[in-house]
Amino acid sequence: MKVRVRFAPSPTGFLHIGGARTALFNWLFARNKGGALILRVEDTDVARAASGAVEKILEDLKWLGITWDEGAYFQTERLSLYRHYAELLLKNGKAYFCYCSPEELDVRRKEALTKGNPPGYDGRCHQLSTGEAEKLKKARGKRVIRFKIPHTGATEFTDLVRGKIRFNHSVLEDFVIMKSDGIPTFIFANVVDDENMEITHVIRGDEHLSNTPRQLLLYQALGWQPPFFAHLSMILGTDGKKLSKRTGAVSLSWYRKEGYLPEALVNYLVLLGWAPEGNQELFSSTKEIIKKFSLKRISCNPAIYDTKKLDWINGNYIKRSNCKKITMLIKPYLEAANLLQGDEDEGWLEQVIELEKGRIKRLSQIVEYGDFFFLPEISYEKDIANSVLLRKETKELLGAYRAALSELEDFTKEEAEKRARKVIKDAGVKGGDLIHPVRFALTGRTVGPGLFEIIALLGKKKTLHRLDNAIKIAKGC
RNA sequence: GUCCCCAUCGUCCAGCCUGGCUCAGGACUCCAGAUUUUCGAUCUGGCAACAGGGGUUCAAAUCCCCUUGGGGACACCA
Repeated sequence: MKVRVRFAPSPTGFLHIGGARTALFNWLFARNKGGALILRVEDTDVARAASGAVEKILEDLKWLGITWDEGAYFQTERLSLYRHYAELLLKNGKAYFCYCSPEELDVRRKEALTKGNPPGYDGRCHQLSTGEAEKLKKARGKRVIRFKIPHTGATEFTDLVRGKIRFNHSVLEDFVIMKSDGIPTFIFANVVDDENMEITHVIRGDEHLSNTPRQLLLYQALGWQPPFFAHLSMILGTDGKKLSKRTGAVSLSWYRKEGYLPEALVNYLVLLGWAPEGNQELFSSTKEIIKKFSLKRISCNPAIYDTKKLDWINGNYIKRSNCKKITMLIKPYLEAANLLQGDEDEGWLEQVIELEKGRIKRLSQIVEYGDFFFLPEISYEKDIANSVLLRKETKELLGAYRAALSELEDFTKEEAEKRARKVIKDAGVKGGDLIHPVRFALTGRTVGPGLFEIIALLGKKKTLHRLDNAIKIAKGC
C-alpha cells in the first residue's frame, strides 16, 4: 500500500516552528517511503480565519523545501461531503441534534468545573422526545449535530511513536460534529477527509492524542478502517510552556529574515525529536535526512526550544556553502543596510564574503561583522581607540607601515604582509604590536578576519586613508 | 476536577523495547588551554544528568508500582 500522509494547517496565523516540524516529519516520512504528501487547509473555523494566512503558510513551506503532491485542498470547499456523512450518522442513530445554546453550555460547563465534575456535555438532548425536539426546533431554530459516544467499553490503539494507548468511553462526552452554521468541526472533517483522501498515516502533534479515541469511534461508526497514528511530542518554549506568539522567535518568516538557511533549519528541526542511528548531528543534505528518517526513532518527550544549537548548525551550513550562493543571499542584507553603492565588483564582493562566511552564524550578521568593507568612512569607539592606539611606539609603527604601503604598486595580501614583517623586524617588536592597531585602524574593531586579506580587499586608497585617521588619533594624545 | 502523555547533563538527543559491555555516550552552550594575526574563527581539554521512593532480579538508567513535577485534552478552536 502506498503511503499517503497529510499536513493540515489551519489558517489562523503564521506557520510557527511546531507546525513546521510537523510538516517536515510528514514530508520526510512520505519521501522516505516513496509516498505522497497531501496539503489540506483546515479552514472550518471561520471566525478565527486570518486573511493572507494560507499564502504565507504555503510560502514558508516552499521556502523550507517542503513540497506536496496534492492540494492544497480547502475544507470549506467540501462542505457537502461532511454534510452527507453527518446525515448518514443521524440516520443510523449514531448522532443526534442538540438545541442547547452556547451560552447555556458555557454556564453548565463552569458550574461543573467548580463542582469538580467533568466539564463535557451531559447528553441531555439525546433524551428528547420527538415532540420536545419539534418544539425546541421551532423555538430556537439553531441546532448542532452531536456524535453519540457508546456508554461502555474502551478504545485502544497503537500509536506509532508511543505504543498502546487506551481510553475508557466513560471519560468521553458527546461532541459536536456539525456546528449550527452547517460547517463541520475539525474532529469530524478531519476523519472524513482522511478517509476520502486515503491517508495511511496521521502524523500530528501531541495535542491531538486525546482526540484520537473520538475519531476512532467515528471511523467505527462510519464503517471505515482507520489510518495509523503517530503523535509527535510538542515543542515547548524556554519557559516550558506551549509555544505562543509571545514565546519569542517562533514564526518561520523571522528565521528567513534573520538569514537562516532553510536546509540548516531543516537539519535543526529534525533533531528536535528525532535522531539517526549513531550520533550524527550535521547532515550533508536534506536528501541524506530523507534516507535515514524513520518514525521508529522519534522520541516521545517534549523538547524545549532553544536556538543556540540552531545558530551553530546554521554557521556550519553557511561556511560550507559555496561563495557565489552566499553572496547572492547576502546582498539583500547589505542593500537594506545601505552598504552597497551598486558599483561593487562582483568578484571583489565574493572575496569579502569568502572571508566573512566562516565567522557569521546568520546572514544578517554580515552587517555588524563586515560593514567596514563597504563604509566610505569608519568611526572609532573612543574607549577602544584609547587602549589600542595610544601606546608609545604605536604612532611610529603605524607611520612606518603607512609609508611602506604607500610605495606598493601591487597592493596584494602577500606584499602587505611582507612589508608588515619588515616594519615589525626593524622596530624589534612583536607582530601583534603592529597588527592589532592596524586592524583597529582599518576596521574599527578588535576582532575579524586575517589582517592582510582585509588590507588587500580594502585597497590602497581606503587603507592609507584610514591609517592616516588612526595616526591622527595616536598623535592627538 | 477527570482522563491521556512525558520524565537521562542548563538545552537537544543516544542508551531503555531485547536488564550485566555504562561510576551513562555525543552535540550545543559555558569554562580553561592552545594558536600569538585578534576572535565571535579553529583545535584540545573540562564542568555537568539517570526526579524521589518502593519493588522484581545474582544484577535496573533499562522491567513493575506509587509519589512528585511538567505538558496536553475535556469548546458550535484546530
